[in-house]
Amino acid sequence: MVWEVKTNQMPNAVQKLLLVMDKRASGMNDSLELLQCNENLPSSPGYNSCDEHMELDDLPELQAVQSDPTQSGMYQLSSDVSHQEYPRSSWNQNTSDIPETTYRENEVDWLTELANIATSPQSPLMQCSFYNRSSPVHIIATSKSLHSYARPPPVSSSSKSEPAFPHHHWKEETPVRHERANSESESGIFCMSSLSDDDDLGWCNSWPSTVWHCFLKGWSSFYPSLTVVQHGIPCCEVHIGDVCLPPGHPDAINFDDSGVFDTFKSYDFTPMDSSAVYVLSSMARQRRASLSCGGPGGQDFARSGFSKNCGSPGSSQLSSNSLYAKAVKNHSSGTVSATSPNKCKRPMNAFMLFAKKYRVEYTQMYPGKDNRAISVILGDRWKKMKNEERRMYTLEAKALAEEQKRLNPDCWKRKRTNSGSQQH
DNA sequence: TCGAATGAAAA
DNA sequence: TTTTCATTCGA
Repeated sequence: MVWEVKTNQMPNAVQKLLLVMDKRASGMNDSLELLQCNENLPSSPGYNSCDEHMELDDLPELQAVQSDPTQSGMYQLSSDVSHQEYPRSSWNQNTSDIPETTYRENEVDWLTELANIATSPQSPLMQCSFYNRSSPVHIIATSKSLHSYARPPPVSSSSKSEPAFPHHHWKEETPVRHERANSESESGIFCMSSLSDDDDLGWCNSWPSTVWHCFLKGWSSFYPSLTVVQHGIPCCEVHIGDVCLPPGHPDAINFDDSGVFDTFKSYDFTPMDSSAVYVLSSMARQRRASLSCGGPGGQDFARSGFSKNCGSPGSSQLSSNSLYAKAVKNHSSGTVSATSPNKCKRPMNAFMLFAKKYRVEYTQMYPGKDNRAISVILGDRWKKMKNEERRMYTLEAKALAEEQKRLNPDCWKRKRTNSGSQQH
């Protein structure tokens, strides 16, 4: 079903709300629906004239929808529901020929509400650019969870019967600090902005067609590379069981932007991440840093380049980051990293990208296996992979390498230790 | 700190 | 051709 929304501001622009039944989760009793908004709005992230000023007070002609006053500010991820828990047993599996009259009234209300959200001033669709945002972005996550961007939908042939798209269940829950981190295996990406107190709904962005998803209290991006590229909004990973807290919540962990952007120094990108994401996110950071007029993030950015080894020591989350600790350790031990303040790490090659992505999965698949044994398995798997399967890793590795060479031409230079010179 | 995988790049 | 090092984490 496609539901169109026309705004007063852009009568020729049509926003299409598309209900999609996710059939990739084969074997599951309940189909998983994805609500997508294929917007053709000039203000949409993919629209060329995004920088143009636009009035935000012209909302579409839609009926008002009462928001639930009982909603709390916290939502926890569960594994079984996408976006919002709504009755959907009557939803047809076939999206192409669902008559609108078959939807229940509350579902229609939900769509209406979505449309209102989609065209509200808080909507990313209605905002020109990240830099024009009136409110800063706050990220609630540890630096370790800020990775694995732009994860593509898992292929249906995956050995695991996980759904093709992350499926989040937002519900009221006992507040729990967002502390889950460093897992490669689950779910999606979450961005939280400092929404106003009366904001009840947020946005999700999907790859590749700038699809936005709505949910409660916050921003979410299924494939946030686009979010990073087009809006400069970094995202952190959300896992099942995580609880998202509003920015003002006492248990919320808010980090400054310097810490957020430090995470981009990591090459912890999945192979499907476009190299453009890395490049453009770096550009976004650079631009943001220049606009920050010497704020902590900008200073840190200018000082550190793009190397994650050169992260800001003042960054709270990085203080506990093992990578940063390694850098400090290397620095104090007088190794190669200490020879150059801007010393970078090598970008991962294709196999490293592959191994990083699947190591956790294989570790779980083979409990008790030594990590070296996992490496053997990964190597064996790598060798058996077809070129087409390796291609995305290769391309990603190449893109990372090129970008690293551009930013740090000396990145690969290492002294050899033939004559006993110490390094590494 | 080592090791196990692979691969790019330097020496 | 050889060596280094990028990731990961248990030993």
